[in-house]
Amino acid sequence: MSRLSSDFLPDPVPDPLPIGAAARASGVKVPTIRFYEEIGLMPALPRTEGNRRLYSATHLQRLAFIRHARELGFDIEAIRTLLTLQDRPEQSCAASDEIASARLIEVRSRIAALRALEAELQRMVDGCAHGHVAQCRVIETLSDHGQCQFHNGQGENLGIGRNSSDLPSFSGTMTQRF
Amino acid sequence: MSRLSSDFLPDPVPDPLPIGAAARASGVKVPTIRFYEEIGLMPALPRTEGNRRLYSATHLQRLAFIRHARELGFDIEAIRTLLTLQDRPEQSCAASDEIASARLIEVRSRIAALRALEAELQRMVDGCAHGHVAQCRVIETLSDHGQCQFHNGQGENLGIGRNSSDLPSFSGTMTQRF
DNA sequence: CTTGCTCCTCTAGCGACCAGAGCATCTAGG
DNA sequence: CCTAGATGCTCTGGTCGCTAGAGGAGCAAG
Repeated sequence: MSRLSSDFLPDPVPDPLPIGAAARASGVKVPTIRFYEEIGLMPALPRTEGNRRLYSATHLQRLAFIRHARELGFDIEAIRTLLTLQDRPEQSCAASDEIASARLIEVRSRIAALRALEAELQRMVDGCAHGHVAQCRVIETLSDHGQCQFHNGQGENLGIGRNSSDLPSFSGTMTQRF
Repeated sequence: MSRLSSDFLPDPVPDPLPIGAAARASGVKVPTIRFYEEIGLMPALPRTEGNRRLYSATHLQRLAFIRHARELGFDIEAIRTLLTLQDRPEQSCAASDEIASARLIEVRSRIAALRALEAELQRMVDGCAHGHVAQCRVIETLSDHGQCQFHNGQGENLGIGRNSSDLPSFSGTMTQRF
């Protein structure tokens, strides 16, 4: 017998899927699924005799959960917490509420920062006379080491970290930034 | 003579700085300055006899330019282009205009995406009854594999790449995300 | 001469994956 | 039964823009 569910007993689980089908079903790419297993977001999976992973409906739900959470910009650690909370439905949801609220605050300050960015970029582009570089507002603005909207001090702390990517991929073919 | 500018001749350059002082003056951190040299954003610098880098006013301007461009979210390749444009003031500024406009478009679609995010997070948090996890709107929303605002298909292409960090660091002590 | 600071190079790591090599396994058709 | 092609496996290394730390050398003041 080469399948997990016996051939004579009625299937207890409605057909576990191999990783490729699980990827198509969940919208999470194959290497990413394996990555989630590696870092422990997904459990160690049951395998076929040929060592291939099998994904049950429960696993697919978990993948969809992770995917949705990633789309909302939660980082892996937050998702780890949210998943353990999900597994214990009798607990208080204060923790998950806090995680979501924190993310909301993050997103809002990020929007505010981006709006300031937008304004300065707009000014740069509007001011460009489409002549040559010597009078270009874009280059001039960048060269100007006077103040601008955001880095009014010497860049002390805008509350902006280096690795903050707001919205993750799931975009498949896009590799270039944004 | 241990300094580049002679002691009897009048200084042709108003005192080049060592890297630490250059970092303080430009707001770019020491390892980051070295990194910029390594990747060719900064030129190979003149050194003292003791092999220490020396930064002239021109170098400091270049660092400030890079810093400001990074604050506006331009990536290294864009900055490389902008710098070569700056070095040739007689050229057309069409290229720099295009780079800035592209960035502006990026920022705007990013803001739009974040606003959708904000809305869904808000709904999640508002819906949380602060009871236990079983009825928690946060967990429920994440678990729900039906549609939400953004991933209405199966996450084909939101125009959102994986490595898109909008606003870089210069924040010094912050290492955690955002 | 020593202390303590700055500087040097080099290597490794972050987050959240993606790409590809080299091999094994499965499945459909002949 | 055999084979071709799709799919799976593990492992290594790359992405971006830095940051951290080791281990050593230079340098200015006391």
